[in-house]
Amino acid sequence: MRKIAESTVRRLSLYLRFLEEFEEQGIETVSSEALAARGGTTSAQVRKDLSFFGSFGKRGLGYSVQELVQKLRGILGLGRTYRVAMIGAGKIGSALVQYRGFKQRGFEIVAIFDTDAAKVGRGWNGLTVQDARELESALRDQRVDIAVIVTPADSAQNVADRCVALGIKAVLNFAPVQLTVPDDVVVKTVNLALELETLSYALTNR
Amino acid sequence: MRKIAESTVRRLSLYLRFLEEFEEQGIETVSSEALAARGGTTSAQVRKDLSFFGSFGKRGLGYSVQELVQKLRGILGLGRTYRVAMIGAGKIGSALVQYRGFKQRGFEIVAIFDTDAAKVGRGWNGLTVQDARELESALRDQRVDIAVIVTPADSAQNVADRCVALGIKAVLNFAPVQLTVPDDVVVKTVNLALELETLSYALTNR
DNA sequence: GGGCTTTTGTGAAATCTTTCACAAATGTAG
DNA sequence: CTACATTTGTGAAAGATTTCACAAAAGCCC
Ligand SMILES: NC(=O)c1ccc[n+]([C@@H]2O[C@H](COP(=O)([O-])OP(=O)(O)OC[C@H]3O[C@@H](n4cnc5c(N)ncnc54)[C@H](O)[C@@H]3O)[C@@H](O)[C@H]2O)c1
Ligand SMILES: NC(=O)c1ccc[n+]([C@@H]2O[C@H](COP(=O)([O-])OP(=O)(O)OC[C@H]3O[C@@H](n4cnc5c(N)ncnc54)[C@H](O)[C@@H]3O)[C@@H](O)[C@H]2O)c1
Repeated sequence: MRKIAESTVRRLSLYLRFLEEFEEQGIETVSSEALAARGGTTSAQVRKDLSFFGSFGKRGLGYSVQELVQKLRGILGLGRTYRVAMIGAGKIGSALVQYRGFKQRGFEIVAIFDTDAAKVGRGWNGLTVQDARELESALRDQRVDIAVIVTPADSAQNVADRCVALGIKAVLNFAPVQLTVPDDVVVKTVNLALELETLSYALTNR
Repeated sequence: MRKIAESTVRRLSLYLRFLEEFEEQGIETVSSEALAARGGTTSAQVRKDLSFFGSFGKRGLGYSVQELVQKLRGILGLGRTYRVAMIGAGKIGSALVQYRGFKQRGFEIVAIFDTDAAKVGRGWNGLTVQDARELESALRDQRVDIAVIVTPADSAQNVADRCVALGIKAVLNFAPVQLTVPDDVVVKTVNLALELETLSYALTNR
């Protein structure tokens, strides 16, 4: 498949969310113009984004909301459930484990790990926090698609290495470090400091 | 000032973090090559990014770590403390309020608001959760530079509108909605679903 | 001081992304 | 069935960002 820009993928994900809203409201067709208005972009952008994957609309009419939802789910790989391991049972890990939006969108947390003896064995939202030393043995038995790293910054790379060794190909990282992984593993880092500093820059240079 | 790309600002923020590491390690000068290697980019990119703001290096030698840290702090507007209001005292709000990295980098939480009577009045990390109805009166008395919105999605726009009315010019939003604000207000949205779906796309299309 | 090495700063080129603009469909109304 | 109004899909143009490549600066050594 032709290389698709990350910005395009992010917009597709946004479009999907808007289309789901439209679907709930009983709207059956939508034009690129309407979709663009909802998402703060342009109709040409919407059409171009979609055109990388096929032609899903009807000229003169627009797109069938239901059909486009299906197509986008397919393109984004959302026709299935992803099994997620949470590594680190701290403050952020706790918020994420309790977050319903996760499962709602097909990402199911199936295991939680921590090194802290005080946390291991505790029940968390129906799951038991496991000792991080058991990461390898536990994940040999059950498939995990995505690892979420919410450990302190100084253990994040080590945790990532172990996940890679276990064959995990996708990592969502909250530790404020730049992780090094092989080319076939994809990492997304959510770096709060970076977001805040972008705001700081914007506030300063106006 | 000439328009600077957001990608450039984000990289400057990353460079700053790496430079601070170098500083701690007692490294005094660094070349664009070394900085690039640390951050997964290229030396030309580093030099170009910096060149938008001036010339900070010495040919043949590289950059003084200490001096570049100062310059970047200045460029990013980090020579001061920002006063932050947390709106929503739920799971994510709780994690953020307890997060030390926030204050460490100059972002000080000075107020927390919630609508839930069970939470109002409780002490949170040295602050008292205030009734969200008091947002206007409370923030008229004390300056707030940045609002962090961690309320459910369906109240996020309303909260944003109230913040805008109070003159707040920067918002960090965790609710999975696209906020509408005037041009002179800057919003950064951290959308977990989007990040996960980017991973899903990457896992699917390989 | 002159030659050598290193590394910056920056125009120009290459690449990537967005916007434009219009022919081709498609439905609708008369 | 024809004319008309819409709206898609897409090359081409415009704009933005990254990479290239090299002259100029600066330290070092003899
Ligand atoms: N709390 C926030 O709001 C916030 C915001 C942005 C980023 N972060 C980052 O997210 C990460 C976690 O933050 P937190 O506030 O939840 O910290 P925390 O200290 O509350 O939690 C970290 C947890 O990881 C566990 N841990 C340590 N090493 C481990 C290992 N090798 N394997 C498994 N578990 C391990 C600790 O026992 C602890 O329970 C940090 O890197 C932090 O910088 C946090
Ligand atoms: N928990 C997570 O891991 C997570 C991850 C990503 C995004 N989010 C998003 O962050 C937001 C908060 O999530 P959460 O898990 O903390 O939810 P939560 O329900 O734990 O907390 C939300 C809090 O906001 C309060 N609130 C409601 N309306 C308010 C108003 N108008 N003003 C002030 N406070 C108000 C509620 O009383 C509650 O205490 C949601 O939009 C959620 O989708 C959460």
